Amino acid sequence: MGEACAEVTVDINHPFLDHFFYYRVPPHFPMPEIGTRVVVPFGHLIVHGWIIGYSEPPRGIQLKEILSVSSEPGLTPELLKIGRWMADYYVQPLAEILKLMAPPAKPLRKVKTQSGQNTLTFTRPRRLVLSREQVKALHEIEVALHDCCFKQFLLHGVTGSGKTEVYLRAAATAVSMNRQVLYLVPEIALTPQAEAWFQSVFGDQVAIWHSRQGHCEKYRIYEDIKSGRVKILIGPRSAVFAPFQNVGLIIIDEEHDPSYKQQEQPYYHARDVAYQRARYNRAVLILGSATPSLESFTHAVKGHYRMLTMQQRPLGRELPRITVIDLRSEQQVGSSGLISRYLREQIALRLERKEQVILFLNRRGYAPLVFCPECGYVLKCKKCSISLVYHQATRNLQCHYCNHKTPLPDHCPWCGSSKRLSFLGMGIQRVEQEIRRLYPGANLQRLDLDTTRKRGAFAQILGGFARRETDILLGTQMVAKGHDFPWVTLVGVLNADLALNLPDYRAAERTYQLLAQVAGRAGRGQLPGEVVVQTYFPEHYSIVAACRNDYNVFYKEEARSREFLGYPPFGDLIRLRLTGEKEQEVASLAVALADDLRSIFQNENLAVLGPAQSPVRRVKSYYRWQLMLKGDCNGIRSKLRACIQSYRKKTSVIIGIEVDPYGF
DNA sequence: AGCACGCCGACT
DNA sequence: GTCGGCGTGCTC
Repeated sequence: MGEACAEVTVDINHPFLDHFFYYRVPPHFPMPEIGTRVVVPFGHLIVHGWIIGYSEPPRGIQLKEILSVSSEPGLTPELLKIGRWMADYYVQPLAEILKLMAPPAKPLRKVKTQSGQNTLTFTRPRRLVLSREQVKALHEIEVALHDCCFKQFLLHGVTGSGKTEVYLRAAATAVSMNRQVLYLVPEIALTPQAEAWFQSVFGDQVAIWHSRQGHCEKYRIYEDIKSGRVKILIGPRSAVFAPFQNVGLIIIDEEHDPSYKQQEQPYYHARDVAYQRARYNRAVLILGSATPSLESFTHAVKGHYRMLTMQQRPLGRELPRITVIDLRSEQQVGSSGLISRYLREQIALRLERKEQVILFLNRRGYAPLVFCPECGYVLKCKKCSISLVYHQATRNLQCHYCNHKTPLPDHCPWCGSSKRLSFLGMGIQRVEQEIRRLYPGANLQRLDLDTTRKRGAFAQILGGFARRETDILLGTQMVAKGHDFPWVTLVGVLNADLALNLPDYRAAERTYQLLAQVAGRAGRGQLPGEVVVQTYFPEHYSIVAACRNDYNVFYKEEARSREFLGYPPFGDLIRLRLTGEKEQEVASLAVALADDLRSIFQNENLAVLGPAQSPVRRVKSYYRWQLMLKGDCNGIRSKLRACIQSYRKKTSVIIGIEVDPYGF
């Protein structure tokens, strides 16, 4: 005589509410579908929740009734299923995951539609004749699309080999089969140019989907998707949850880019989610990159993904020549600090010829270290264990962790000396100053987080460069991403080692990717390109391989070391981070937790590493300790979740779980 | 999250 | 004797 009742997850972000509650559907209600948004009484509260299933409740609990079905749109069974997978795989509360997926709520008032805010035109000559490699890649993708089976491709194409053209034509095939296309890019800033490419083929069937859109605009697009008007959706990581019902093709451009990994809870990776969506929908997934992630390339090598390779630039265009400058020989560096004599001459040459230059330095601010010349005291953030960075434009000191800003003091805060504080090291603003001094006639534009904070500034700076109003573009890693400037004939990498020395097992991979990507910006037009790479470590394999433009050499070396160390993709990694105000409390809890986990997992193929202080030990006044699980993490997740839950119950220390962590 | 219940100090 | 401190514990 049991009766199926609704399983409801409530919209409260609390680790102990990480399970569903049973509710009766009132007799006069039509049975709501799974995925429906509902309003329920919860304790003394009235909260929103999701119906995630129906089942017979155990005896002995007094059930309450669902109050009403919410006006907010629900989730498709597909997204709910993927949400359950995510909650399990990433060891996160389901409610936290479903929040990411929630379609926009219907706006109260109807707002007039705005369109055509695309101020810049990204012209891109489409090549009517495909290269042999493009034809082959496209053919395989089209066959897979027509088969309507799940299939995954890694499109490994050197910069400038014409991946975009392959994407556009594959998308056309999918659309002709009346299926939807999802196109992911690493950053919101890259959506307008992708939109322009797709619009030139698909007109108003294209839309953009990202978290910074207003609710009204988003709801409009949501309706356009449901009505079938929008077939192609472009967006960053979060667009992987687009409310599509019939995806036939998912493309992840620049699939290696770390932006696809969410760096805060619930720490998901858009590539993993896209894989699940493609599989559910029997869709085709294309991962595209000139510098694939180790994960994807390894899958392709093992035959789990189909590898498509495009090694030639169409029209026989040459890859740029690469010159390595060893910064260890002092005469190279000279007086200017970070620009070698050779690079200086090459820049002058391009300016003379009215060609364009891109310079790359992956360090924000003016100087990364400020100290007192009297006592040697280094200025640090009050809330984080990290040095403050001097910013010239605002004349203040910034913490790049908590973003706290203070004016540059005129006395040493330690010894009180009134001697001027000294700057150590080169940030991009200091290089900017140096280049303006060296080339007073040149038009220089800086492209970094600080110059692009204003809305539209990113497109404006790149637009000016595309129109050749700017001679030199000096930027952080922003300049490395997917731009196409035919008049750039010189790319200078001012310090190739910066990414290499980060405490991250991905440091070498990151270095290779940045170098190869930024080098790919040179020589994209008729004129041949040159790249100058400055480094203190020219022997390092990721620098050697990037300079020879040889991904396979890099991969072989990197894969060998990862395999030896048991790091991804040859072993799984889960980081547990403990955060609290009292370091003693955090540390002793970390030790206890590590011991417990070691005994829980003693029969598993899994090592518990640590605990240890996090590389940045204190952030925003909170101390951080961490431990790592390394090995085979399949089948341990429910035990891990239960263990962490029991710890959360007895402490105020925050315990975060990060599956497949990035960074250190 | 929110708010009950619950067991020990200074107030009308 | 009561008001109230915020330490555990529960929410279908």
